[in-house]
Amino acid sequence: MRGAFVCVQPVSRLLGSPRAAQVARGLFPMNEHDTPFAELPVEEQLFRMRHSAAHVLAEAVLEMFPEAKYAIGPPVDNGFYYDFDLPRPLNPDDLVALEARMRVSVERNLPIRGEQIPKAQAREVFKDQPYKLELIEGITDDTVGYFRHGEFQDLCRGGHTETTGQLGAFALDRVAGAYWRGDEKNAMLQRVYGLLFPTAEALDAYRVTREEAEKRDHRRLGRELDLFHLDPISPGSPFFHPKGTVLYNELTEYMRSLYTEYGYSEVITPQVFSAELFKTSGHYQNFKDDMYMLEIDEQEFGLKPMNCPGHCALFRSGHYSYRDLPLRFAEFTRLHRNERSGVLHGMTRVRSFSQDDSHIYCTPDQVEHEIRSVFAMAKRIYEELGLGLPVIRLATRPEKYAGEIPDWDVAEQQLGDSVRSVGYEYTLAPGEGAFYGPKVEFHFRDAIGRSWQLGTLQIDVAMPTRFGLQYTGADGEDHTPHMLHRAILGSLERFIGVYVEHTAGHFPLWLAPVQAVVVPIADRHVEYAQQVRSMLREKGLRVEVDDSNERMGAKIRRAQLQRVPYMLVVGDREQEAEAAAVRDGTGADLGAIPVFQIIDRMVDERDSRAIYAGAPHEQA
RNA sequence: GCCGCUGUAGCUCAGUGGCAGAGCAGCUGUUUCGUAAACAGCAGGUCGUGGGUUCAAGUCCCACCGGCGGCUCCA
Repeated sequence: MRGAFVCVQPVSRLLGSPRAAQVARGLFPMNEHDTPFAELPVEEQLFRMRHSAAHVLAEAVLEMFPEAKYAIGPPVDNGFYYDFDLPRPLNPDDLVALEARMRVSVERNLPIRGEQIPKAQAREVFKDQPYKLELIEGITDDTVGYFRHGEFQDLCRGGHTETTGQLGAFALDRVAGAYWRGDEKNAMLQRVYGLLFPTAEALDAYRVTREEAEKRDHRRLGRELDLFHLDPISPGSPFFHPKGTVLYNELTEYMRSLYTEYGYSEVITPQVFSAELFKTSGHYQNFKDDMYMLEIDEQEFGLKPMNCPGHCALFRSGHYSYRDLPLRFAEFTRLHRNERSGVLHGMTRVRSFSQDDSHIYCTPDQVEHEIRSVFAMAKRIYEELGLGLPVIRLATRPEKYAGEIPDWDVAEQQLGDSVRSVGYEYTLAPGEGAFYGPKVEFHFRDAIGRSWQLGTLQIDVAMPTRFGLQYTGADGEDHTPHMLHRAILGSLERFIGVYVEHTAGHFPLWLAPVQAVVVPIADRHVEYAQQVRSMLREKGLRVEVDDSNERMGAKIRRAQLQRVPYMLVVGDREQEAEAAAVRDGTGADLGAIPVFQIIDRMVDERDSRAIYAGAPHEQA
């Protein structure tokens, strides 16, 4: 009955919420004020407050700019937004004025009323509003939802408070650009974002949380912890400092150790390939503009933007039988993509990166087992790194695809079944698959809640055929192998970025760039401190001595701020007892411990890859 | 790539057309200290880059480059 799905929400913002299910099922009664607002579930109340606030914002904007064209304005997970086509850009002062105008509407406590009206009537009401007219034409029903309060009227499917006085605590946050209907071929509108929470306290709490999250921003911590930096001399290409390189190498070694266990074979393929390779794979046709292309001896070459074509070329160079399969090629070499300037973001979206990448070639009846093995490996790795559960998406066949539809259908089914079989849930991302096959995506959030894809598992329904890959089956005939793509950390760069924010820089001991700092109390203890350092270094522990001309308190503070897991304080008493006074990264004083026991403890903690357990002990 | 904002010392920032500043970090010296910041001094700048307006530009205008927040994209 309700076709007027006008206040469209981006799917990503709705994932998992009960409201999402309601919206999907179209369960909105038009007579939505049957149940008193105060008796609605809290989540429904908040949704309605945010939705109504969007209307009140649009009312204020139309008052400030009578010629404004308004588009859509849904609630989102921290408030609401509304998109406008305006005669000039909005500035921060405008937001102040708009917010004040919104509060007038709240003060007036106007009733918000909705009804279904015939399309013809709606066309008349919104005759000067091209975006609304376009929306009306997209609605298949004979009637559309129409809401109003005071002088303001909007095309809307509903979900509102009873009056404008029920909005809770809100504040206009920022203005940003957004394409009409999310299509970059369309006009760029101005999107005004607002924050909205049930109470002023909740709004303040949200702001405090956001400020705290900024302290964990990997771009900030990367500098403060001396891990990496980005330089305009090569935009989007990180410089890994010595400490960041330790992280990078430890993560790589961790994956290598698992490769031995899970039967992967590491390979190294070229950085530069003839364009012919990418034409065969299909990447040239799909991504040429985002590749670094070179002309050498009048021939076209390109820096590899991914490893799959190279691995297919490697497979093709060999003569494999079914007895050799599954063949799991793994590679860590660097990849380059000329990403559009606007998408670069710290370490999480870069132009130069490395993946824990692998391509698995197998027989048809091995596919299921290989998929499960990848899931098991991913689950284990995320657990061992203390990341918790990923949000999983299943991305299906896009408009531009290679291969045959029946193969796509089978592959999508296989991936979906396998996610469920390991007890994970997923959300569907229709049309978001790779051009060569459907993909499962493993997403994790950064400090301010942005979701990033780390791992992925993809079934390739195109490349083995395009490359003419063959193996000899038990029947003596040639067969085309099945092919999986997978990465678990994803790009090392993005992983490190997200992981820095997840841990706030408190890495597990095995990843900590400096695992202990020895703090001599006075100059006369420096020599002993160096002995302690030597003893730990003999066991491969990364240890420094802070022999700077500072008081002990300052050295402790510096080590704490650098997130060093252990501080080993040595003075007369410790030197006498061949011990050190141990303080851990949480700030806890573990007392004097003999050096050999400290070594045992640290080696155990390192080799077991224990995750950092302590609550971060932060100071401003 | 698009919309908006932004760029002053290593970092955080002040400087609203008239002599480029502060704190922290750094360096030097003094201090030799018991669990989150000792004290003093010194040094540090083509105000992102290039044009323009002006007697005079860090400040106003234009372009480009980088960054930030979104949008789009993400093999």
